[in-house]
Amino acid sequence: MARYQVGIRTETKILEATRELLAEGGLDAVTLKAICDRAGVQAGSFYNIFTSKEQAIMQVTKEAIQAVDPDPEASGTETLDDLVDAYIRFVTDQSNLARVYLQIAVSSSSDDSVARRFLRHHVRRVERFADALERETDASISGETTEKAEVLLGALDGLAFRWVLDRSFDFARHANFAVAQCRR
Amino acid sequence: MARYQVGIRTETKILEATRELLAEGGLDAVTLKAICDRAGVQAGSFYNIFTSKEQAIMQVTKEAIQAVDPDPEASGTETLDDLVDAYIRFVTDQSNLARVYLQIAVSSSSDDSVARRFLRHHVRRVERFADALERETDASISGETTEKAEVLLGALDGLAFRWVLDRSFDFARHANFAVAQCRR
DNA sequence: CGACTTTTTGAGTATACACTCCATTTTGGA
DNA sequence: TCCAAAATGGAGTGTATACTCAAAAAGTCG
Repeated sequence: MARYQVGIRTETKILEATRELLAEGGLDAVTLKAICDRAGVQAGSFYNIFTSKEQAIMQVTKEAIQAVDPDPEASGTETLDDLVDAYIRFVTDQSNLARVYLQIAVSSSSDDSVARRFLRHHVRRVERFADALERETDASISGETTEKAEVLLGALDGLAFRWVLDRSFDFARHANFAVAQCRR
Repeated sequence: MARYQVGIRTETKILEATRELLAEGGLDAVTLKAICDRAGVQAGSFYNIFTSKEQAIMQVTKEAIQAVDPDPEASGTETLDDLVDAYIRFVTDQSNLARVYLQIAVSSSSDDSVARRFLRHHVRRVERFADALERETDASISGETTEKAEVLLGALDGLAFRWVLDRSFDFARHANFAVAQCRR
């Protein structure tokens, strides 16, 4: 049978609560009790919808990953600046989600499937960056372009990492500097 | 009064066990039981020496941080390649400790003192890299050099991050590529 | 040896956690 | 209006965790 409206609303409330908790306190803050309290729901209701806590977290995490690469439609036409700006905006505007993004990626030792998801996402990202680079320089596809893209993305991630430690760090300026250096 | 030898040996065994567990399975693998089992010691002995589990972990973590920047004596004379090679060796040879290094840095939201320690460490590292860069180019100290060093270190951290996700990633090659690009 | 101190033991405590169960209530289509 | 399916409440389960404590053992030194 089709799901009832009230169940769908509950699912939404739970996902919202999970998203907020992740953003506020990272993975450790996301306990079942915390989720249920914030969503105004009991454990039984949670497990009527999700099979595990992990499932809810994964669902929210997927959003975070997708948020890093917005507008997948534009893939193939966007400039390098578009891509970098999108990442800068993700880090500065959705700062806590950005921390979750890094946190989950690093602590993925416990769950290989998460690591694999991140890796796939990263590879796609490198491709988009490499494409944009080639379009810019009118050069032919070469191994060096991919390498350049890999290093640029590494720098962006590393600088985001730096920014998590110290929010007064000027992420945007350094990110743009990295791009300029990449172009040389 | 002076400590008995046996107590000092126990402390060493506990720290060794903690170090091994951190390296093998990351933060999650370091439970009190795991530490005590491996060290061949009971919980009471642990708490006779350390006031908390965190204290033992912190002590080991300090070592990991220091291992990233070897030979602090040479500070002021080493080349950029020396510094980068040291980091490459740290990541590839002490791979699991490298993961802990990243893991702790990102999850330091729960403990500000850890974040501050990492930040201080990072700032010192940037200075050493910037110094080496200046010595290389015979240029005067400028803001751009610091910025370059910050981006290069970001790239190295980001590539290490990448390597944690996929150990078949050629970290050394990309790290050297990043340095080459930095020199241009 | 004998007095004193340090260390060790290991059962025990308190707590937090993810998850289950099922009687009860609510929903929405026929 | 009826009723089967869906959703809910909330007490309960099992397990893992960090940490404690008092008594016993072992080390140190005159």
